Amino acid sequence: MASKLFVSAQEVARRAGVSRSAVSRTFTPGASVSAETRQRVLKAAEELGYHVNHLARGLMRNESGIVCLIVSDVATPYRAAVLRELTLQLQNAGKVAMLINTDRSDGSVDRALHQAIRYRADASVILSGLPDKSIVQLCLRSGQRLVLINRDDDQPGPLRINVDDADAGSRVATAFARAGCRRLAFANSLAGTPSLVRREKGFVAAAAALGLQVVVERYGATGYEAGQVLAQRLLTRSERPDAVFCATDLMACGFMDAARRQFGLAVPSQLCVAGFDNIEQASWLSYELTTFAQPVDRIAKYAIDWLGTDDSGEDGPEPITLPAELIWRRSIRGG
Amino acid sequence: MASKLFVSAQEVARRAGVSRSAVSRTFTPGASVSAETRQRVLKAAEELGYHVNHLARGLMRNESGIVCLIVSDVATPYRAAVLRELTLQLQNAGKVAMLINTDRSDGSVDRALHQAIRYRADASVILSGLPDKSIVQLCLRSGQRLVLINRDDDQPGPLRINVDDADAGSRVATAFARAGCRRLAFANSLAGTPSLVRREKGFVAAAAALGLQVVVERYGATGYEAGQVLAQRLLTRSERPDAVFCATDLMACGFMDAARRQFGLAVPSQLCVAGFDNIEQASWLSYELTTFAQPVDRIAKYAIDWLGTDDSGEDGPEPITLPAELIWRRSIRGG
DNA sequence: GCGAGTTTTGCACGCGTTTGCAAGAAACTG
DNA sequence: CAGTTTCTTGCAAACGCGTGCAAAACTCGC
Repeated sequence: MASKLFVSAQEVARRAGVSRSAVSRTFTPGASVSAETRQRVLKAAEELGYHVNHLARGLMRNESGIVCLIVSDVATPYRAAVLRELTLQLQNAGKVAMLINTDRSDGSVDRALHQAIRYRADASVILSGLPDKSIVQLCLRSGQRLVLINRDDDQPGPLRINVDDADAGSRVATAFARAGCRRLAFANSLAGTPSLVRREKGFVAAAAALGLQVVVERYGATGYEAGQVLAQRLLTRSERPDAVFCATDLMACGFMDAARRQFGLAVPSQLCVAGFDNIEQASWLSYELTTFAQPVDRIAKYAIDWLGTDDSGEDGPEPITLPAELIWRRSIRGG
Repeated sequence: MASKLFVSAQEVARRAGVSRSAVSRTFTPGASVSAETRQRVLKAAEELGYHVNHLARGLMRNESGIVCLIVSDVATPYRAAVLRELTLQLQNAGKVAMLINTDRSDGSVDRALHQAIRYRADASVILSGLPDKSIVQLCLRSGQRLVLINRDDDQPGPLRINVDDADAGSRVATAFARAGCRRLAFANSLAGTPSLVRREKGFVAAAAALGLQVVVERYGATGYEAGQVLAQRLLTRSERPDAVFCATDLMACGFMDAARRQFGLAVPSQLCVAGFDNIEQASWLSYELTTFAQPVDRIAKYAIDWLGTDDSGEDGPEPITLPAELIWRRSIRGG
């Protein structure tokens, strides 16, 4: 490969006229080394361009400093936002993020976790899909921490962080009721992700409790196009809904665009719309979408704080449920 | 830390009743090992949940399989898209992506590259910012490949991949001319990134060659808000422009929204708009933005193919310039 | 059954670290 | 100044793996 190689601690030691251990100790916080040797080592390291080999260090310490982020559809606004938050906070915690992309195929998450094991990641954060139980066991047995975000698995061991989707769904229903809407609709995807299911259930249950009729339609993925198609389906019904809760902001944008362009409906006077995720586009003038913000910063903080703790050996940590924050904009009347 | 540890090749060897080397050879493609031992090793490995330690392997082979992606503003649609493409193709090539977030602060990219060196990354791909010359030298000396995407640095060594922004700018100008526009404008950010500068220059030069007047305004970052502000500034001029080329799609979206809402202008009949990047939102019904698609797939392919080659030792590879593809939608008249 | 040729296997070393241990130096105590 | 404590430092053993080398096992032709 490369003709020249990375410079090792050995060479630094030679140049500084000390032993290899002295070099190591210089770069190990809390190790005992005199001020003078430290200076000489640092000088030699600087001149040679030496940097501690974290591969070797990880080998020794059984702690690589690597955290795997396992996620599909990175390019999606919501996913990209949580990715950003996680990598940022990981860096501040002195860790480094390894990004693994998954797809919808079977075993995709499992393969990602195998990769995490190969690189001896200290932990893996799973944002998409659900790993096989056996792999989870293998990770835990190997001493690798696992964080499931909005995955809603029930086996103990991993840290599970969820957003209170049901509550959010219920709050939307009451908001629609206050706006005087009578015929509610829920526009969902066919993905069947637990969080999407909870949103739907919470919404439907609250609507029923309020004595409002509610219809559910499901189609495709969680993107813009699905929102358009669902608008076609819902807005052509004999009893046209006057309020729709879309499972994601992307779907809401597609829904609104179709509602305006193809059905000539005005939002919110003729149709109230709500979304979920508070992606950047929700605040754009063309949408001004009322939606829920997931507390991505707190989610990331909980996850990363837990990685620093030593509470292993138990049945795993308690699951955490965080509330979504309602972001009120102009796509619902009143407010 | 963890009570139990990762399982090593030693344990697999014991269980399979072979030597540790046999285990190693089983997992090394092209090594000589009999079919029978191979099977026994694979069986034992499966039962124990063994996975080769890539940290140790990287130590031996001087090849970690890690590629660092150095980028700021991951949550931005364009950045997220190229990130997605890079991680996907890296995985297909058997590499793994390490994601490092930078900010605007001084030395942010340099710190990221230091991190890449610590983890003995085989290569680093820089998507934002510009590293210091000395760090670049250190990377190259250490045998680490460097890819600069749209960074436009002039020192040899790294692979430089650029999009032909000037050409794109010039094509927009002629498109505006064909649409009968007379008073052109360029809405740029203050970032001053080389690619943004080239877009502006190409556009202005072509407009001048066509005998059209053109005005340039610059403000803020490359996001939606900057587009809004620039609309305020440009559309309140005594001689209002009838066509505007925005440096990015995000700015174009902000510009269009402001033009419609606050100035009541219709696109494209009263105002033609073009953008750059072809983010997903550009295709949304609210925008239908004519824009340029960067060939992210080809960019990623060039970068990753080069990582597989052995052409070190020279003055570095030839810089690559790729054309941007014009995506024609309805924000410009005619077509 | 024997020798030549081929494949497989085990041993031992090296990769760049960290770290326990013991020896040496320095500082402090009485 | 001897005795004791505190720091500092080098040695050597790990960590989990790849691989050159030589011994061992196997294959084949006769």
